[in-house]
Amino acid sequence: MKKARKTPLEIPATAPQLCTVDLRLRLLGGLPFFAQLRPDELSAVNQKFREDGYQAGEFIYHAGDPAAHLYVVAEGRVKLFQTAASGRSVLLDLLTAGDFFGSLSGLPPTAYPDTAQAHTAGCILRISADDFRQIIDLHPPVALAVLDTMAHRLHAANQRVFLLSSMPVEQRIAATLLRLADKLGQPDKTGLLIHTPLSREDLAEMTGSTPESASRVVSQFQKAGWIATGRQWISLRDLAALRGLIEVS
Amino acid sequence: MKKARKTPLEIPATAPQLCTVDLRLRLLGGLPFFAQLRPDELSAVNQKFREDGYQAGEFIYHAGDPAAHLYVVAEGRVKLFQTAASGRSVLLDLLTAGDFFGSLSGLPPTAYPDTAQAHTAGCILRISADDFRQIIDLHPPVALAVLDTMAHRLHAANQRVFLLSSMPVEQRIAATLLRLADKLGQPDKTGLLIHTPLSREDLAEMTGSTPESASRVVSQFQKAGWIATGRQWISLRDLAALRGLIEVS
DNA sequence: CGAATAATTGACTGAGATCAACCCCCGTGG
DNA sequence: CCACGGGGGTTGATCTCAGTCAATTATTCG
Repeated sequence: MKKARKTPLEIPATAPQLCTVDLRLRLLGGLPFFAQLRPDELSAVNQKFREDGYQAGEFIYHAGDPAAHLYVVAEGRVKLFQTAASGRSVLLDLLTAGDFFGSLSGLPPTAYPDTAQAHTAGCILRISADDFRQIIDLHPPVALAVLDTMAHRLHAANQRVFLLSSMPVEQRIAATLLRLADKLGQPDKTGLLIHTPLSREDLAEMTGSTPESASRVVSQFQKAGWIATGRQWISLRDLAALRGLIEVS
Repeated sequence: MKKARKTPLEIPATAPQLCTVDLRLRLLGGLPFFAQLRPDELSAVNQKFREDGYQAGEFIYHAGDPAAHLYVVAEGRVKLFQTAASGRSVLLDLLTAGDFFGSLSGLPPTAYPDTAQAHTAGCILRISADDFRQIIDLHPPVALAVLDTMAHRLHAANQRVFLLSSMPVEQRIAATLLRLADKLGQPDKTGLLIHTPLSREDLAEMTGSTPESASRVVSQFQKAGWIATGRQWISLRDLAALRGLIEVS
């Protein structure tokens, strides 16, 4: 049997990661909370940021470290997670370019509640928590925008509590895939393509389950023709079916 | 057998609920995010609020209603919850005097994601989302304080995701009781007293469990002498033991 | 005092975790 | 170029926690 090339990925080649100045300005200007700043203000804000490159798997900070910085993902993927004493860990969020994380609240003696790790190679901008608070102080619209983002995340977290409390694994995974697609998905010939390395274990840690269960559910979805998966991607082929699963409940 | 009076409650009598003007000003001034306002500013803010009395069980808003107001609990308890199509509901938060809820984020065409219900009789202050945004716009420190609160809540929600994902019912209930005590508990001869009507069903909805399981776990804790419960209260007698349960995991 | 509601307790069951074997893919070095 | 080794993925068998169903007892309220 002839083996067809079947990955839908277009640009497997990834250049060595470093933020270009151009990228920085475009990125910061594109953030919802700096969108309203004038160019000169934006440039002043830009001065306050430092940048760092990360290898896949590198830690950005650990739970318990003093919370001194606010970070913005410029390129790559970052995961936030928490680890139980039992060794089991829970993936709290998977961040992509434009997302911020780290210390927002800044009542001084604070520690990061979770651990941040580069999930792929990438580049991250960093600002001190104090500097960021000053920016907010100077620009009320920024505060409002940040508030909106926080409200949105709080809602997402509550949604997850809801899923974990009241739905079986199958539906939690469907919901998680839809959420990921919503965040990271790119339209494709046959569906929404999620281009990120996502192991069964990652999926399990996102849904409060185990790699084995995640594998079973994913296989089942594949057999039904709802999704297709490969080495660094998952494609959702039948959004309606997946949505149906979680609606009916 | 002589029946001793064994409730630790001091003030079982509750007066008919209506906010006194005095209460309003003390309350608003005491809120972390208005603490930094000058008296005249505070009084102006106070003008913007309206007050409503609620009976236990009354709904303040339903999930899906257009999100027009921000609320602050003045007196009594309010619960926020979400209901699944299956009928199962999840208690997202139990609020007490000084807590706010409702619409913060204000990108206009929004709906409340959850339902708010008076859990006890009480009094609630209300301000339009627009007015609140104006206050934030005028007073950056308020924005920072609100941000802190939001960050704190986001962390609490993530903590709950963590519990639901990685701990058995027994430990989730222990953790929930500790969290409640932290928020609502008053020191007592023999421990921390949580004075609130908390049915087994409420507890189940807070922990992603069932009334039966909640009952079993509570009995077990009682037999161990770690807690004591009664009509409108739960008292935590052995915080160390409860904490131990969740630490070791 | 009796009806209604909440809590408790027990027996049964099932979703999913765990344990374990196996396979498939991919990179590496002979 | 192929054999090897290893990590992730898959699949199956078993077991357990806790959800469900049901009966009983305790409480509250009219």
